[in-house]
Amino acid sequence: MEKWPQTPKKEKAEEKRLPPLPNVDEVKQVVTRFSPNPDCVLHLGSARAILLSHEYARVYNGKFVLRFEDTDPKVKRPSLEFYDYIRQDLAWLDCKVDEEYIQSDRIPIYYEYAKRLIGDGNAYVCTCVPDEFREKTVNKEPCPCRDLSPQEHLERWQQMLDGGYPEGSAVVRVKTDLNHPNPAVRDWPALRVIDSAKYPHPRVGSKYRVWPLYNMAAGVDDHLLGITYIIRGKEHLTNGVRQEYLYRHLGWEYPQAIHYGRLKITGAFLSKSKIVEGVKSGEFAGWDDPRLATFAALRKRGITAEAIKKMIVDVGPKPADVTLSWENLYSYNRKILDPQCDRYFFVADPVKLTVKNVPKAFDVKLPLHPEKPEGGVREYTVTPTGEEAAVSVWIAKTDAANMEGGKVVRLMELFNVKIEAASDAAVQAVFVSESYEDVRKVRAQLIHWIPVGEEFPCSVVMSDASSVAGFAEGACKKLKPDAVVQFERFGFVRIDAAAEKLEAYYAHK
RNA sequence: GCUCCGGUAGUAUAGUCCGGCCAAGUAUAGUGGCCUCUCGAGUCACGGACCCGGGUUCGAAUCCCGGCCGGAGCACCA
Repeated sequence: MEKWPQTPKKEKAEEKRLPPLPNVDEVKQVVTRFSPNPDCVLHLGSARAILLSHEYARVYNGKFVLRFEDTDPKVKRPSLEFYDYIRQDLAWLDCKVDEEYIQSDRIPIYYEYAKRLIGDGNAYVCTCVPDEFREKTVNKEPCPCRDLSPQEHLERWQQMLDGGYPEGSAVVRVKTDLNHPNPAVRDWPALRVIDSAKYPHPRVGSKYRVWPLYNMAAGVDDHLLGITYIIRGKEHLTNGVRQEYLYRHLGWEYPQAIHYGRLKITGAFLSKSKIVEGVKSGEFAGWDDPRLATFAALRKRGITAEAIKKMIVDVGPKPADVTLSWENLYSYNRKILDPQCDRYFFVADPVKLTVKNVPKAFDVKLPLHPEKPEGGVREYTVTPTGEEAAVSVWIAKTDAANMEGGKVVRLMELFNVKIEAASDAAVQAVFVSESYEDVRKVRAQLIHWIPVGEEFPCSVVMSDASSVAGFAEGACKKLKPDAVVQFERFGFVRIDAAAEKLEAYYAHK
């Protein structure tokens, strides 16, 4: 150990890393898991769970497990479509799944442990009505079922499995300390009866009447699957306490748990029920409606998985709640997009600008990327026609609105013009000069343009789901879906479709 | 009500465990300059924070006590 390390000054641009996992030397291998209920698509609210779990597994050369927690066919009923959506989202996030499990395939395993717990007197079948049970435990008193013999409870258990108890009339409880200061942990419910004919499970149908609750299923699985680090939201804090009783009964050692705070993003609602409701009612166009913070929507808008990951790693696993702003995400994304995206002109709400007295034809070469001159160009020729030697180009309505007689503006990379007359419908101008230097010192406005005849219809869906119609330049005809480009002076967009016309989704400035 | 967890600039984060290098670093957002044939990027500068009150100490963002504020759990949900 160096007593006086020559601590160098902190490097400024140092990449932020995750804090080290506690007690890593005590485990053979780091195994983490992400365990969603497939009752909705994934959204930014799950990003911490996914990316932290996956990232820690990678950093320590461990394993990352995906486990579908689909043990509630009634209240939070899973739906078949979401299993695959979730797999796709993880793949998109570049989170490779080393092992996958589905709890609805593992019901007999939970039964086995339930039986063992009951037989050992560590769990019991409670037939009390919930209110009466609650009344007892709040006062630290056992319910009438608790002290019956294990033998009797085994018989009740068999009856539960055989259909002898209708839904709601019996529940298996794991024994805890009735004096535990937190009433919420006292003799928690582990398995319950669900009318499987009425509420068939989307995967296994009506095969099971008895379903494990979260703490039973997750608790058993975390041990059986060798999970060494549970990384989950702090709303699970008391579940950890509850599960420790289960582990003690079974002679297991509870994994290490890291509880992070809730992640929100300003203005976005990250409530699964609202998302599902809104999509089903048609309020949202789909799971990828740009107003949603689902991964599907972010992907559609050209937000990169890399940006999301970087942001989550920067935020880290601390237990404080965080409310991120979209600007923050955009900034991460912009850093990734800016160096790699080609530039094109997109004219929103086009207005025709006619320039007179153009002395000659101009061949223009517009670089695809300002910092990469070798990266290629878009080429256009503008040729004056008619007695007035006129050239017509499309410009954005917002630019046209800024024009007034006498004002000099530069059509980027083309030439300078002086405005003669401007209205919402058309702008008249006259050629002034070609050189950029001429107008640079007077700081003339630089505007983008598309030659009339070179336009390609394009609509951009904005982040509030509104749509902006306009023209993209002709070179955009060769763009393929999924390309992310920057429409200069407009923002980054992801091309969603490119056939008769271009359809794009707006990412951010 | 009971139990638990948090609180550093607009937002997020570093530092808190092991008090001094923190008159608090970084990112983003804001403002201004430079640069640039994008209102983009880059670059330089500026403004901006330790929830409050006591205590311990030569010294507290960091330790102790009290308070305030925020969040979560208290489901036969996950």
